[in-house]
Amino acid sequence: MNFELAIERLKSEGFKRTPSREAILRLLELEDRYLSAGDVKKALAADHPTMSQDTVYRNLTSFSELKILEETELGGERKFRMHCDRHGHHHHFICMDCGRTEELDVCPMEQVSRALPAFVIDDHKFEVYGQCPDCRSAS
Amino acid sequence: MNFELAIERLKSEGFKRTPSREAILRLLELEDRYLSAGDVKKALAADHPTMSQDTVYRNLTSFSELKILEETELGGERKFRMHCDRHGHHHHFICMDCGRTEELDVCPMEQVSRALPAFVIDDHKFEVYGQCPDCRSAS
DNA sequence: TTTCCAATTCGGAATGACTACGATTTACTT
DNA sequence: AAGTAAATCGTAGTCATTCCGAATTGGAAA
Ligand SMILES: [Mn+2]
Ligand SMILES: [Mn+2]
Ligand SMILES: [Zn+2]
Ligand SMILES: [Zn+2]
Repeated sequence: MNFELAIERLKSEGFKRTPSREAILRLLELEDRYLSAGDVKKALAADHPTMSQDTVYRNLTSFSELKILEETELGGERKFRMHCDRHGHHHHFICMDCGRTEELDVCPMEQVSRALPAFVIDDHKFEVYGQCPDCRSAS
Repeated sequence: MNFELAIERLKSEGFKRTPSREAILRLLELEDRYLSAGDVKKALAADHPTMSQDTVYRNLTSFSELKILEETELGGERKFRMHCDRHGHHHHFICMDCGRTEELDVCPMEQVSRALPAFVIDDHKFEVYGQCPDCRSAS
């Protein structure tokens, strides 16, 4: 998802356009990987030194609820990235060195649903962790 | 894994047999589901009112490193359960109401490895969340 | 353009999970 | 029974996240 589309979704949902929100969304569009709230705050410190952590957390949470961002939990921290719009449902390989992701189209949920007919299935998480080719050759 | 086997593994790794460790392992054997450190501390408060949280966390971490326990991160909390010994590698359905788990033999990692030949794959997480049949009929 | 107000932000305090640490106790060896 | 390293205790510290009241502001309405 790009910045303009995210701003449109905000407006259509009745959210105001603010400098904080613009800065957070531009950063996430640029970085294209999972960032923590702390990462975001640090990256914006130069241009927005007074942006409070409350603002960062509140907006990241709102964006996640609006499906503007994807969210995961990694190493005891919430992490956010721009929601990928290239395909439909998919999962990620995540590089533990640089945070870059690679999209995975494989998802085993059809088999799981068949194996658990009496269960209500609400959600699932499938993530693969390791080292991307760039970080591999650099190390 | 049962209590006796866990105690054996502790002894063979040079860990001492203490009342704290016995109590934690007995509880986890009995509960047979994911518990947080706080859950463990509360459940043992009656019989072991002075057990410190340091003791709970340190032992849960040790047990996890020794593969006596399985560990996951759920809702911002580390959770632990007795390591299942019925099969080899597998994943879990987790009931978000009662915490009970159902083992899943499906794992898509062979496909992922084939799809990402240039990546180093160190780990992966696959979990399915929902409501088990008991909680479904109770709600 | 000016007014207005709910939404947003700010700054800082509170929370909760987790870790660190020195002092004390204890399990196991000899 | 003595000795010692391991384990525990109690408490304080850390860090991510949430909460809250006061001040600001985006955008609609006048
Ligand atoms: Mn993606
Ligand atoms: Mn299992
Ligand atoms: Zn999936
Ligand atoms: Zn697997």
